[in-house]
Amino acid sequence: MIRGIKGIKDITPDQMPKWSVVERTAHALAHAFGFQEIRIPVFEKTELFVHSIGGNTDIVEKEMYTFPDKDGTSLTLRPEGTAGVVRAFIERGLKTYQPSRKLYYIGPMFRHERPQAGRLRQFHQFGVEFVGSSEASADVEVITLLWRFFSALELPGLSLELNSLGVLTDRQAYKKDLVSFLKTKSDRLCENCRRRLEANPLRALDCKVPHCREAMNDAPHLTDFLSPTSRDHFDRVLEGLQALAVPYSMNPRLVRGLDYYSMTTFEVSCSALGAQNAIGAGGRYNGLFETLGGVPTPAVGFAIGLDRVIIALPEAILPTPTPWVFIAAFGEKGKPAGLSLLDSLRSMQVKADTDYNASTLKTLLRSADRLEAPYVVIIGDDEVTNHQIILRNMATKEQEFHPLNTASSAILAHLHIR
RNA sequence: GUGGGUGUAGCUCAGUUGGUUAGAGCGCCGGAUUGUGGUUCCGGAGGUCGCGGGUUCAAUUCCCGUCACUCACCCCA
Repeated sequence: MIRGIKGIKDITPDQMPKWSVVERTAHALAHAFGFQEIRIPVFEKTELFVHSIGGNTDIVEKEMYTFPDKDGTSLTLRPEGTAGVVRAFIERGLKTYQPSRKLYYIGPMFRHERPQAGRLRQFHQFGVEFVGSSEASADVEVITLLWRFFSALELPGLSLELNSLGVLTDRQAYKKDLVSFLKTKSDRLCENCRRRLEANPLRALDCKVPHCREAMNDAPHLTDFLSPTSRDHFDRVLEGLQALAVPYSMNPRLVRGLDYYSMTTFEVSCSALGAQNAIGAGGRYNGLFETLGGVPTPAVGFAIGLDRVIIALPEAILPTPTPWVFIAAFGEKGKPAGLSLLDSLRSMQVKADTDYNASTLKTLLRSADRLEAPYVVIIGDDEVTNHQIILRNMATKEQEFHPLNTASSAILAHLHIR
């Protein structure tokens, strides 16, 4: 047997109702907020991700699916969506159409990680990018959309955390202070954090090792190092969220794992999930366009892990299935009559189906039962001779007769009454 | 990449303190007369006990390795 690839799952038909609800909600809300859909390729030149995400991040260092093209150029399956959107934006000159542009995407991303509950090698994200505005209102809008999406899906146990990373000079000042603080605690830090001290001291802030967290308790806060303009921007974001009643809490330790973030960052976690409980996150990335060779353009966005949303999605949110009819046609005359009724119902956009492997009334009804058909049309030779069909309600066992020539419209009316 | 748990029928799992034909529930197939499903009753099919090696008179059971699944670390959405 040839198996699928580790960490890559099929979304089977029984799971599709959940995915449909989630994707419909994403499209509807994004449109309501004025975002337009963009579809970008699932693979790009490797350098795009190296330059945007950052060469010393875990994603780039050990998680990318990278392979050579026939001519030797290094290609990579996208590990996230922002890089591709920004690349398309710059390359296609999307900026020339409007002063600001709001885009969203839905699709698979790829990261070679060890699979775990809520973590797959092919996973799906819904993300938005608000490009061309440095106003705090843009941050507020993006965060609000993020929150409204989860609210619409009635996910339990959510919390939204915010932080500001400031601009580069803010972070540099902070880093100095943090490093000297960490050095005083270095004997109490885990090995990992001691290594981070050199490479990426900010990451030590959200270390999960308990004694490390404790040592970090009185660490300096990045928000205390914000320049007046950074501080002012962040305050406006908070005010804006309060005005729209989006509940949040401050987390001075919230750090993003991608290099392109600056200023506002945020993360939504869901207690209904396991260890991988970050369900949506994002932030501002004012420097990324320049990094990728575009004109400096402010932007803010988020990405939501849809596979995690599906795990946390309550059953109650699923719509009740639309009523339909099973056609139980048998006998020399009944079968062709049933097939033509099947076709006319379908051409009226009424869901109708049958079982070609069943040929007696008994087996047909059993199939109907297994398919959970709410209604069955019984049509055998006797019915054809009498120019009628039997419409059976499977739950109540009630049966009524309808003329054969007007059967499809009678059935249509019947289904709609429900 | 590191660690833990698990691998027995299509599914969920029991079991063999090492010993003849390895079990249950659910599902599946057939039957309980003629054109009425789900319930009930009766019968039936289906397993190289993940794979390879070792110990042993004997291994599905013990040991080693390996692979797969899974959870956690790490990281992230």
